[in-house]
Amino acid sequence: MAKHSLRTLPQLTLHDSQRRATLPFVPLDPEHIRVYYCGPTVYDLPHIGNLRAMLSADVLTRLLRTLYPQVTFVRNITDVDDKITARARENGEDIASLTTRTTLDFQHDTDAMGMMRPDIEPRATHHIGEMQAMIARLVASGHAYEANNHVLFSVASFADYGALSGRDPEELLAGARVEVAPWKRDPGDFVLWKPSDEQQPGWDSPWGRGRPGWHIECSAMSHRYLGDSFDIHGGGSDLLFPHHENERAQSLCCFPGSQFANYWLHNAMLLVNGEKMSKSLGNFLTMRDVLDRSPAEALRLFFLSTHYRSTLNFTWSGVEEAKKTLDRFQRALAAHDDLPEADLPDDFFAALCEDLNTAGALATLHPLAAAALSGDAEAAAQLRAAGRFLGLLTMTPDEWFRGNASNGPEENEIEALITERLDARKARNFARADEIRNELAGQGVILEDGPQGTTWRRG
RNA sequence: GGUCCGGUGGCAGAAUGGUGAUGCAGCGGACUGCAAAUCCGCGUACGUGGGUUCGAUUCCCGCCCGGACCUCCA
Repeated sequence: MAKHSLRTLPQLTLHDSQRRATLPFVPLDPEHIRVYYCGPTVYDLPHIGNLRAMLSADVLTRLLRTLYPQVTFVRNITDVDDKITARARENGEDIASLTTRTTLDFQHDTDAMGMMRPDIEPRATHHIGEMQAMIARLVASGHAYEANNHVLFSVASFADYGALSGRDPEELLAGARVEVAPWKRDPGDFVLWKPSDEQQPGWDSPWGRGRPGWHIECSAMSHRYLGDSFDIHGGGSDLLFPHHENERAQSLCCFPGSQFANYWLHNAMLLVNGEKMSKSLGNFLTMRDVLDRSPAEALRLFFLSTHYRSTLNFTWSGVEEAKKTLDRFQRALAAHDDLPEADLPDDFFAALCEDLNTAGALATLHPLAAAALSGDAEAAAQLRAAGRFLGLLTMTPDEWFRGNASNGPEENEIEALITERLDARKARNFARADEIRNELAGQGVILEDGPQGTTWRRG
């Protein structure tokens, strides 16, 4: 990956949800940056809402890797969850086969989107021992208690509870939508361990056969791979409360004196056609639904054209616009042969360093494209370097414009028709020439007559 | 009901206490047999009412609108 030259390295700023401010990023250890993101619960195909958090993490870690010598990026896979149990039952398959399949689906789709894999991708079910050890510590230190075969975290035992999400524990009761289990000491207490019946996945434990609560896995896995305190913890804004608040409470109580995550990053949610994505509204889109209709890079560019902390409204016209932008960028690259490697442009890199302002960074590419089209090879090289940094423009122009021939005419067919059309044009038989062009257009092939002859591309 | 986030031109979307990026679409022109692509030019915005200020889109308050979250299940 292209490195930015060190001469004008800008200060990276990040918006920290806990401090509610965009702040200079100060690493705990500049020699080794440690990042944790909450990954998917594997029970279905990943959808385009999932994609957003993955993409934020991808941009962040790419940027960190250019700024610091070592980055460890951990993103978990949640493979024990009651949604998984329920889905496996519906499907009539066993849990392991469901989670194995959907984990592979997730990896396949994120690979297709050009995401860099995390350095470590731990699974919850492989870390039950670490979770139990943490729970035991919390019980021993009085931060957790057993009740009705559950182990619950005692919110009252942690004075700072609510600081991350900005909630007052006293007010958590008001308006609560759910009935409070009678065995809780405090209505805000949450489950660390819960009993499993015969049908449910379970592990032996000091508290009986059971399974972990939702939040403990991330505390256990981040601790195992990143230690007591690490730099950045990220995820969707829907996880801020209760998930991240609870993770933080558990971890800080389990490891007194630690900081847990130093910066909390949360990406905003995704809408589809202006509405929340849901199966009942019929606007639920998996990554595959989109990738069937659009190049992965177009989806990627579309997502990157909105800041990660702003709500993103998915529309097909937005993806098509992104595709057109990439067409133009590729034309700009196609105007040059043998492009050299280039540094990332300063203004592009500076925008990314301002809390991952991908939209601002992308805006700097348009003047480069214009310059490249008018003959500036250095601009073309910079355009390509910047695009590739964001996982774009990874194909050659030829692959971009002429690849993906799954259901179009063959190349030799096209070439033959172009030759025939050339003869027709020479004979000034424009009716036949236009007929050929229209026929190909109907099959998704666009002809362009230029000074150097006729070229073609797939639309 | 509570907490938090946001409301920028037809659309998408940045920055910014003082000539308001960028892209798409649109319009006019060049080029072309006609297109496409490319190039040149043009237009339109800061939800609303107050306040602070010499000056606010940018800061503060109210209101309206949209969104997220408000926890063992979902």
